[in-house]
Amino acid sequence: MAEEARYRIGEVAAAAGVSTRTLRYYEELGLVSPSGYSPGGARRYSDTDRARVLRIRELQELVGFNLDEIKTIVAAENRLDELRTEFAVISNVEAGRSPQREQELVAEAIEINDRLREEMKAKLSRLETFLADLDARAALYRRRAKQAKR
Amino acid sequence: MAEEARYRIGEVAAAAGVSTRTLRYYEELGLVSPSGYSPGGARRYSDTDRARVLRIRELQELVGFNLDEIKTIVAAENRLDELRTEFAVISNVEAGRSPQREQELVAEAIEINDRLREEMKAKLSRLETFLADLDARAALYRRRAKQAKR
DNA sequence: TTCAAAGTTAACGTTGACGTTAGCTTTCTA
DNA sequence: TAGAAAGCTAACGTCAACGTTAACTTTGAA
Repeated sequence: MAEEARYRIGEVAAAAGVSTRTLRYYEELGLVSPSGYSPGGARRYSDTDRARVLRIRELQELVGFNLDEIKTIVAAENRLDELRTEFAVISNVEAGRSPQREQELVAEAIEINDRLREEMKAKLSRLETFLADLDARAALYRRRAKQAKR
Repeated sequence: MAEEARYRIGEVAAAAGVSTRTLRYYEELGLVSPSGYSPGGARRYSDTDRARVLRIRELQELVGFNLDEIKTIVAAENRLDELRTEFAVISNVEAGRSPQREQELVAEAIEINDRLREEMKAKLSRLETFLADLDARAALYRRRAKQAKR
């Protein structure tokens, strides 16, 4: 049961806060492609596609990765998603065909995920320190403001 | 008592993990300038200069600001530092000359600092959510790995 | 004192991440 | 069923943040 691809490129772009050009650029780089097309050849995105775009933006904006690093991450996730879809289509027993491939992909996903988590933890603690410094600075400034007022 | 400017550009660059070109570029943009020069005209950075470079890198790499945004922040901080230095040089009473200027600068610093703190808090909580998602994903993958092994 | 290493200015080059424009086609809504 | 709005491809443009090169000078250890 293929998920229906109903969003137009402009809708997904608006939802993600980017331009349509950006989505075509992501596609060019192999980051996300629409899972369908209209009869006339216009891109149609599914909910999964849309979610992937949002994830890319999160990795880019919040985490600060470049599109190349992001590609590594989402590529692994996408391969895993595809495998899951396959499993859903052909029967579970029939799917037993490639248990090794699944193990490989899951192992890969775990590795990438773990690396990412470590980086995020590190970044988080650095950010906490940074915020604490800001708070200290804030207190300092306010003392100085009081001092200056007299 | 002016702080001595002893670091060569290469040393500061190494400490900050950037190239010397980058430091000259920052200078070109008005972000940080060495507070001294050798007799022959070579840049000499003080500890304060060095700290400013490190702060710029932190704002850039950790927080994700661009050099223009960073300039706004460090410019305000630097103005305040200069004022403090002035106060240290001319006597505290004599310094009473411009209490209004100090109040303005401190108010400005407080405003910028507060904005920055709010942004950081928001970013921090988004990052926490992101990390929680990663953790959930990790658990999921590990369950799936176990499943696949049987 | 020498001389390799480091620094200087000035200018042009590069790269990632899109923006913009042109010319044409599809979609949708009134 | 018009026609404005949205999409399509292809190609060139832009901008920040440096990298690189050239031609020359200063520094500092041997």
